[in-house]
Amino acid sequence: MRENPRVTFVDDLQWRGLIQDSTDPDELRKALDGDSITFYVGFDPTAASLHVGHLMQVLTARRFQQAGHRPLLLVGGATGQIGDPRESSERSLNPPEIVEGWVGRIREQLSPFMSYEGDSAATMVNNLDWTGPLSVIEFLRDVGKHFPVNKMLARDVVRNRLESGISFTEFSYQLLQANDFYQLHVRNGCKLQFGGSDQWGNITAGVDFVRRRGAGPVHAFVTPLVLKADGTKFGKTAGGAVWLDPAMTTPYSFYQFWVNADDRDVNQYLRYFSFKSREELEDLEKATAERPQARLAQKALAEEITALVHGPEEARQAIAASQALFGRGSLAELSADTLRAALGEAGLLTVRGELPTVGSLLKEAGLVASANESRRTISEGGAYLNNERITDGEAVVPETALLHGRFLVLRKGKRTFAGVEIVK
RNA sequence: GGCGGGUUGCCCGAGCGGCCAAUGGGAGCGGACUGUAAAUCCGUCGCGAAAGCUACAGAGGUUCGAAUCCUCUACCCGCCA
Repeated sequence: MRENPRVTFVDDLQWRGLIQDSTDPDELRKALDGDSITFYVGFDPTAASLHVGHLMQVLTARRFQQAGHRPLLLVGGATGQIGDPRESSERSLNPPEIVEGWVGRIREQLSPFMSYEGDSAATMVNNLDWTGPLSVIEFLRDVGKHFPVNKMLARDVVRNRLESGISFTEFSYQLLQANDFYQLHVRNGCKLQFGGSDQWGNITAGVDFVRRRGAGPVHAFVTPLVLKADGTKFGKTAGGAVWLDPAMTTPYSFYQFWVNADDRDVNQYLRYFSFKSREELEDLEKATAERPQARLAQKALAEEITALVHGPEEARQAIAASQALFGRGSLAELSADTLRAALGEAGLLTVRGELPTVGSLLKEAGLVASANESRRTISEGGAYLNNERITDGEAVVPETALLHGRFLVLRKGKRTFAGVEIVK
């Protein structure tokens, strides 16, 4: 499996820090380092796209498949209509048709990460298939009877919600997910479920449920919550979540998200997300410690994950765009093609007719939210046209500023770019 | 069911009827320093070129003038039962 035959799959998972909690560790090890087993990981359709936070599960599933295990990827057409209770407050229900649409998009999104060939071919499943036809009587007798309410009330999330309130709908969520595990065990021979650490309660409920119904044994583990050294939430930027859908987060922004990883976090991210070997990763860690300014680890991480999510060609373009925009070379030296590609990645605004004022361009290109902000940014010295600081927002862009006769590179602050193409 | 308190800008939170677009903190944004980092320091932070406009849960009212007073509505939170 690896260069060193004594290092097993589970050893690698542990070294990467992917196993935060698990059912009986010895049994888990026996199951995973032995023959191929079938496992499942679930995603609830709560939005039109998955985001980088989900990548932990997606890529772990991929890792499992590469180690010879058989993935069942569940997209929760049923659970997505119910809502896993959050600490904060009750979720609002999404219309079934919307959820159904999201199921389709997420299935499509997941599909390229897996292989559908050979012994460990992946299968997509939807819990609506068995939850939809379930009658209330069956549900209460066959599922509900195995759940002591006193235990359910003891769960952290539920306990926190007891004061603020929780609907019966969300309270029941756990039963559906537990039943999923049982169904997949019976139907597909599923022996393992994993998920994010916030799923530990739901997952162990499933393990118990399988046992109570006289089946099993089954195993489970959870991956840790991805943390950031600065205490902010992983996967969120000023612009919101970092989505996997290229229409919602451009590949360029996606690449930039990873390349901007904090030094203190990047090594752990590589362990979590990268498919490079332990040896390669340790070399990168060393290089980062010695020459942090080269940011080799960040670049390696960003390139690999962008290629994995958006494909090698998109990754190449994101890198080229980043180099062009952040490079030390003069913009005038860039070829028209490179420039167009780079600006296309960063966001390109097309303007027809007369040359506008620089101040208004900032707003139109989406770099600032209002004319006030545009003026403010300029007076703070934070606005640049073709890498030269803008001092007068009222000035009309001079003809001579056009690169290759048509392009302008706008920048706000150090790293927010937008392109403008002037069409006369 | 009875009594009392609360609802302020992205978040927390101050706010004598005029000097309040509203103190302060956080987040955000920009600058300096750097490595497209962290930490730190400085600045900025409703919309509008401006006149001005829109804002302090919602709707009415009192007043020359209200976030600040009154009435009703909605939601939240305590105490009694």
